[in-house]
Amino acid sequence: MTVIAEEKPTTGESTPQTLITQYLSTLSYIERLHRLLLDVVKDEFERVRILDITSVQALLLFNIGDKEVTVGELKSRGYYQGSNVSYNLKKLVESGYIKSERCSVDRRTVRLKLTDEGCKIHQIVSDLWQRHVDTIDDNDLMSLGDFERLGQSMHTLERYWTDNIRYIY
Amino acid sequence: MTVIAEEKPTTGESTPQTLITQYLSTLSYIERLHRLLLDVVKDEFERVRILDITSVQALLLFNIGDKEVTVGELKSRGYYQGSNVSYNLKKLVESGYIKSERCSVDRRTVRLKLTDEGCKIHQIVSDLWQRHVDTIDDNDLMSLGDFERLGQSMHTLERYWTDNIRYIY
DNA sequence: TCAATTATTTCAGTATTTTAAACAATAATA
DNA sequence: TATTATTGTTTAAAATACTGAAATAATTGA
Repeated sequence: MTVIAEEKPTTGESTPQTLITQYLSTLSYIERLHRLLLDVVKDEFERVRILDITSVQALLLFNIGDKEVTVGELKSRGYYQGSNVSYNLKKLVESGYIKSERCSVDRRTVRLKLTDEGCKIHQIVSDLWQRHVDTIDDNDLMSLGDFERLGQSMHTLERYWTDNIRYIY
Repeated sequence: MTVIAEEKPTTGESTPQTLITQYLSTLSYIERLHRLLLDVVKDEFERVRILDITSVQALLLFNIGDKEVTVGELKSRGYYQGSNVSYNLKKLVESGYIKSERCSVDRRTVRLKLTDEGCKIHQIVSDLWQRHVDTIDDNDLMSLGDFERLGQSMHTLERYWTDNIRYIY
């Protein structure tokens, strides 16, 4: 009796696709995509000759948009990932992209809003993403369903990782 | 005659799922997952009381593994995303995690290898990922197919973004 | 009123990026 | 073969960015 091996499905060729190889590949993608995302934004601002802003700051301005938020919300809403918001905030206020004023109700909090210049930055980023989506759509690179599945998987990873970090901080 | 509106499909409730909302959501995930990935690694090394290494450095050591690479390859193979490899490299050599020696064939290049201590770091990270995969598998969080689709989507994004950065650098 | 909590800032130390220059080995060309 | 260009890497200084802890200040709740 001949046992038919099931272990090595011929997925085209190359390395066998296992959970671990796929997982490691995913981790690499996350690193590269993150870097690339910043590069794409940086590149766009060089293109339009705005040089007094970093990718991180531009994305922060984009995230704020037309909303009025407090410093704390920048972190809690995930608009800013770093540990010390004040640092980049100070720069953005100095460069005239954000205006801030103490809240009259709770005088501990500071309310932040984009200036007109800040809105311009927001618009540049917004247009960039819209162009991307248009191209992706026109060329059938990814469908809505693809994005939904992508979102689901990333959500799963996010939750798993969050749960696995010890609560020592 | 009553026109039945088709614009707002009731996807459960919440915001309508369009390409642009999905795209923006994807960008946010990439930022958060990247940060979380570094946190997960950092957390693990705090857990095992190794404090002289950063997440970025640990991932670099993990990427090198048992391979022998040159400095340039660290960048070209995507093992290190930062701009100045020498900087972190110097640290890792100083901390005794990497040993380097001139290549005898092309004497310009330097061949890098993990020391025994470096291999320990590699193993810690390797074990961490294996535990993750085991949990993900045991709890049916994601299937091989999920990972394959995830990889495909991320690959599409990577290529699109790479192509869209001007070749000015 | 006092302690606890929350929101934000400041600061010192550390890390990273950038830029430019230097250097040494190799490859290409005349 | 001499020369030039290219490649791989290092160094060093300055500019910029980030981190964690402590400080400040307003608010809340007992």
